[in-house]
Amino acid sequence: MEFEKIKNALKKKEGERTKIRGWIYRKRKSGKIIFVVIRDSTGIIQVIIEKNKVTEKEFADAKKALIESSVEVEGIIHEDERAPGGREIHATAFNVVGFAEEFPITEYQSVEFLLDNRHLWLRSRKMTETMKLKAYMLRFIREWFDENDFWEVTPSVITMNAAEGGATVFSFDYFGQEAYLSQTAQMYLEALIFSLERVWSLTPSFRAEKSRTRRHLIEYWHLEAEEAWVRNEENMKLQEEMISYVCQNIAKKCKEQLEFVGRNPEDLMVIEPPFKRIKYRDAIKILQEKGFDIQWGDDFGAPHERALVEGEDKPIFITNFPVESKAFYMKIAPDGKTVECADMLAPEGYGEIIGGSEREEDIKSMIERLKKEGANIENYEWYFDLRRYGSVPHSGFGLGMERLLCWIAKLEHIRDATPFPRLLRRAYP
RNA sequence: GCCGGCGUAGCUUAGUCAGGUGGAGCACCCGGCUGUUAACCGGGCGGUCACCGGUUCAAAUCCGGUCGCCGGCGCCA
Repeated sequence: MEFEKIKNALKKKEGERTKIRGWIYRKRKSGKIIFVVIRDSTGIIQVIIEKNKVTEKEFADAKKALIESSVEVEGIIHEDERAPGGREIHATAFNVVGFAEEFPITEYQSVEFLLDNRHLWLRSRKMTETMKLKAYMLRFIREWFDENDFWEVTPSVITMNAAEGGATVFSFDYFGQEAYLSQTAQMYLEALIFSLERVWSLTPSFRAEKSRTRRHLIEYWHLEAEEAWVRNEENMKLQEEMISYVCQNIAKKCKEQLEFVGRNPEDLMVIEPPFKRIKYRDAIKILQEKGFDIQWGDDFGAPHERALVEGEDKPIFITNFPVESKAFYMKIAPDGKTVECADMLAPEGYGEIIGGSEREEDIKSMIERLKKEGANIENYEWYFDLRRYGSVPHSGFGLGMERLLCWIAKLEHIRDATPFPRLLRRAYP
């Protein structure tokens, strides 16, 4: 008989045979009967091992096998209200594949301990379902890009351009030259639109910021897209369509996972275009009316973002930030004071999930702004070339996968959106 | 970078204010139990009280320093 997944075993009828394998999730014993709950990637099921139904060795092994021992079980399905899930297996054979040592994680755990034992905590059901949601998100994003004529490309994460900030990049020795870990693939994607027109990529991005919040990772998975012949407004349209596509598919196809992490699928079903657009200067007014001490030119902090999405059940765009507060590559608007950009803020105070903009085509303007930042212009020559050889209007955006997952899976901390979080004081395991 | 909190058994913690032989629950081991659901009952194992120094007859406890971690803010995506 072939092994089957626990999810399938749970669908079988009274009296049918089954054969499963997995890890011991819970165990209780009582003299001549042992209750073992087995876990695999698809779910959990209770197994009953009675002394007179299996061999003496099998019973003795079942008795001494600790939590997380790996096992193979063959038996008969019985419907029983007392079993979690309503069905259980009465074992006719029980084989321990690998005896587990005493598992360090027990019922009481602290955040610190779980982070130290991340490699083991990943076995928890909450982490398992969260990782599945992330995989589904990626699947639906890929589907959406495929259906919208985008090419997936693979830029480098090693770069000589210190890109944005400057102080917040990780540098390392590249055979005698100083090189950096990428903070964004954007400029490389811009180079690729001149042949492929619409491109997207998924790469790790690194930020050496000493941020210590529930929204920041040192290393995160950065989804970026770049589109030729697209201006800021159409760029926003693409973003809201993609986000809506992902949310609705997750809501329809991942009910089990959503329920497990405490997110009502209805919250995601209502996500559909268009998303509200608010100009930066109007956002400032709204915040002032709400009593914040903020004026033109100030950046939004977490409390401001929360206030702006208050009462919204869909994400919103904040557009046209002041030139000074945004990067050199964003196109300056006709008013000369703002740039053609849009930040997408998730509802419920989850903060910025997408930052996008139309790209500047005027080389002089970019040089001016780069100089103000104190950047080394020579490193950008190749980037300026893109404007010299048949430039076109183009736009793009970047999305933090973990931030999107935080919102979708209603996570309290971004570290749980990735299996091995890199945090300010933690890169182990 | 700033503010706050924490560090006692493998884990979660009481004890610190007010100095005087460090207790408990879980896990694990042994025994009992044929329907458990965080099983239960009896017994057992388990401690450099983060580290260094000081005060004191006596320090987990008081004082000084160091290290580690957590939460928030700022910065940022």
